[in-house]
Amino acid sequence: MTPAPPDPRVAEALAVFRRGAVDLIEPSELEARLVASRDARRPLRVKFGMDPTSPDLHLGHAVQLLKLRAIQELGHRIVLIVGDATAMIGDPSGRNKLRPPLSRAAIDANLATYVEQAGRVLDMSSTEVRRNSEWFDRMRFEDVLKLLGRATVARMLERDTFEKRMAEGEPIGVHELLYPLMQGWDSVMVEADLELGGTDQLFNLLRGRDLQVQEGQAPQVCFTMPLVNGADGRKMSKSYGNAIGLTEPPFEMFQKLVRTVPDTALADWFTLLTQVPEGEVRALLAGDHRAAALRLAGEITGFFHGAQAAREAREEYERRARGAGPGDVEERPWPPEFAGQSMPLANLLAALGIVSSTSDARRRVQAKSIRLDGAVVEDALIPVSQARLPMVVATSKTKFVRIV
RNA sequence: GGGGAGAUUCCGGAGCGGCCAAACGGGCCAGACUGUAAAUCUGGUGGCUCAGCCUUCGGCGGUUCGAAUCCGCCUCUCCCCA
Repeated sequence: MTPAPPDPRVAEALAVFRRGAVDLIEPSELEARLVASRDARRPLRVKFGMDPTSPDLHLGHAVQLLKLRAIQELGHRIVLIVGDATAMIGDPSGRNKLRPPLSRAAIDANLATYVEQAGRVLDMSSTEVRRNSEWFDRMRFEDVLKLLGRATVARMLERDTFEKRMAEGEPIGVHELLYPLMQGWDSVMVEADLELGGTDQLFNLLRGRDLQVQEGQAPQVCFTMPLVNGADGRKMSKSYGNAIGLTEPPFEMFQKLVRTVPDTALADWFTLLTQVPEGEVRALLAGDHRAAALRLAGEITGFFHGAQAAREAREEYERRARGAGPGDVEERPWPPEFAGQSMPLANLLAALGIVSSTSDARRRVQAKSIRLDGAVVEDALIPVSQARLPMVVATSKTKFVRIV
C-alpha cells in the first residue's frame, strides 16, 4: 500500500479544522476522511446539535458556528440536528434541573429564531436541518430497550457531571442517562462523518462513535471547541447575564467586547472568533493590549454588522471615552401624564424609569453621579419643567438619556 | 411510613422582645485609579411629600405598652431512618 500523496489542500483543510479546536478524535481519521471526500467528490457530513429550548445566540455559540462556516466554505455539508426529542430530557451537562417539555409551537418558534440568528454566520440554504423527533417519535419500546442495551451504567456514570452529582448526593434521573445515547443515535441516523461540539460535549460526541461502530458505520470524527467565558469569568451564558448576543446593535457589541475580554483571553478570542492570522495576532499581543482589544472588537462587530457599522461603533466608543458625551443616545419622551407641568427631578427620573425610585434618585444625587446637560445636580428636588426640554441626563460617566 | 431541621431584605447568611429597614459576605450601582478591562480602594443598595414618616423578616391569628424575635394553626422546603 502506498501512502497517500501529500495534498496541500488536504493539509489546508486540516488546519481549518484544527484552528482553535481542543479535542480532535482522531486526527488520522479526519485526514483519511478528507482524502476520501476529495477522491470521491463527496462532501463530509458534519453534524451539529442545537438546543431548541434557548434560541438566543451569543458569542459562545458563534465559536461553533464560525467553525461550521469555515467547514462549509471547504465544501462540506452541515447537518443541524434540532434536539426536539432530547429537549424533553435536558442535557445533563452542567448542573441544570429537569426541563419542562416544550410544545411543538414553542419549538418551531425557537427554531425559527435560531435559524435566523445562526444564518448570520452559516449559509442556512445549504444546511441540512433535521429534528431528532423524526426518528425518536417512531421508536417502539423494544427499540428503546435495544438502545439502552448498547451502553452500561458504569460507562454512563463515568461522565464528570454525573460523577460529581453522585458524590454530592444530587439526584440523577434514570432518563438522564439516556441523553448521551440519544445524541449518539442521532449520529447513526444521519450517518455523520464528523460531529462538532463544545468541550463539555465530548462525552456525548463519543457515544456517537460507539453506536455507529455497533451499527456497522464508520465512527464519526469528534472535535470540540472551547467554551468562552464572560466578563465575570464564568461560562458565557444568557442566564448568567454575561453573554454578548449576536443580535446586539453594533455599539453595544463593540463596547461589551472591549470591556469583557480579559487580556489573558485575547489570543483565544482572536483565534476562535476572527479570521485574523495567527502571526498577526501574535504581533498584536506583543504590543498594546488595549489596541488589541479594540481591534478584536472591531473584527467581531465588523463580521456581524459590517465594516462601516464597526467603524462607527469604534468612533462612538472613543468619543465617550474622552468624556465628550454621546453622539446618539436613547431618547425618552416626557411622561404624558405630567404634560405641561413641572416636576421635581427625582420624580421625573423615577417616572421615566431612569432610576428605580425617587429614593434612588436622591442617593445618586448625593453621590454626585447625576448630571443634567453636563452639570452635576446638587438638589434632587429641583423642579424641571417640560419647557426646558430637550435635556440630557447622565446617570454615570457613560450612560446618557435624552428627555424630549 | 417514622424521625429531625428550617422558611429573614436580589442571593447566601446573622439576628438577648425594645438601640432592627435588620450584622457580615456575594451580587449590583456609583466614585477613585486605569486601558470605559482586570485587580484594588471608597460610598451606596425597601419606599415616600426624606433631619421625619410608611411598609418589610413564608401565611393567618394571638400574647405584649412594644415581636423578625414568644404562642397556635396553616403552607412550603430540606435532611436522616424505613
